[in-house]
Amino acid sequence: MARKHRVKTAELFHALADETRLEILNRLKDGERCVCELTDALQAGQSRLSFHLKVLKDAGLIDDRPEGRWIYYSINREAIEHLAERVASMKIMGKSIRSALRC
Amino acid sequence: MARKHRVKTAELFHALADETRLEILNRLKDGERCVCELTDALQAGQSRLSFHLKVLKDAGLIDDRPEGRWIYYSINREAIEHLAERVASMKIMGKSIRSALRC
DNA sequence: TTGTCACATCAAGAATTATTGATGTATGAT
DNA sequence: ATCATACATCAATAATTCTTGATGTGACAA
Repeated sequence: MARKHRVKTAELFHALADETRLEILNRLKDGERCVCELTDALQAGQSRLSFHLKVLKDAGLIDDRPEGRWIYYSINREAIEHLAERVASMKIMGKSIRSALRC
Repeated sequence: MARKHRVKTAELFHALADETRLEILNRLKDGERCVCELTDALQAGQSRLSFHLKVLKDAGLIDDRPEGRWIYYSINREAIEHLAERVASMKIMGKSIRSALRC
């Protein structure tokens, strides 16, 4: 269980551990975008973008919305918020030790 | 400059994108530890631990303090806090667009 | 000095991840 | 029906990352 949590956390960070994907997220901060807009903006091939979008989507960091021929991607704010909390919690000392140190 | 920032951010996330390293950080939450304590706790070979500790240290997420034959590693709380803020900022919409949408 | 402990570093191979170009699928226009 | 567009997926290769065992280094003890 702690194990599963770690696997999921590692997957999330891995999705963020890539320049292309960070740039995608940066573009999506301004609102949803379709793949073709991102290929233009990032000067990247279509299959490459598709690959990275899939990594981000599998990690739950972005959502997609099909509309006609296009698929619009957008940031999943909840996932980001949740992750920020998870990061912040990494610096908090465990309760058991905290009370032990009080002696 | 935006480029350099992305590279550094990707490095940080990459350091966190590994189960072993997440477990190391989890152990360090309770206070500083030497490598031998971590090898015991994580059931991992010494060179493997050394490798992962270096990744974390190069990313600035942990600090080390030599003492005699031992080297004690500890979490760099500032780095974690800073990262949490950076993550949280990933969901914030750009000012220019925000005002445009107001029309 | 010699030996041992705690750790870093290196080199080789294994495993994973990313890129590219080709192909597949659904949508919509003619 | 035919064609073009927007995208996903696949297969092959390239690049990166991880693991392992061996070797190197400094601290301390005998």
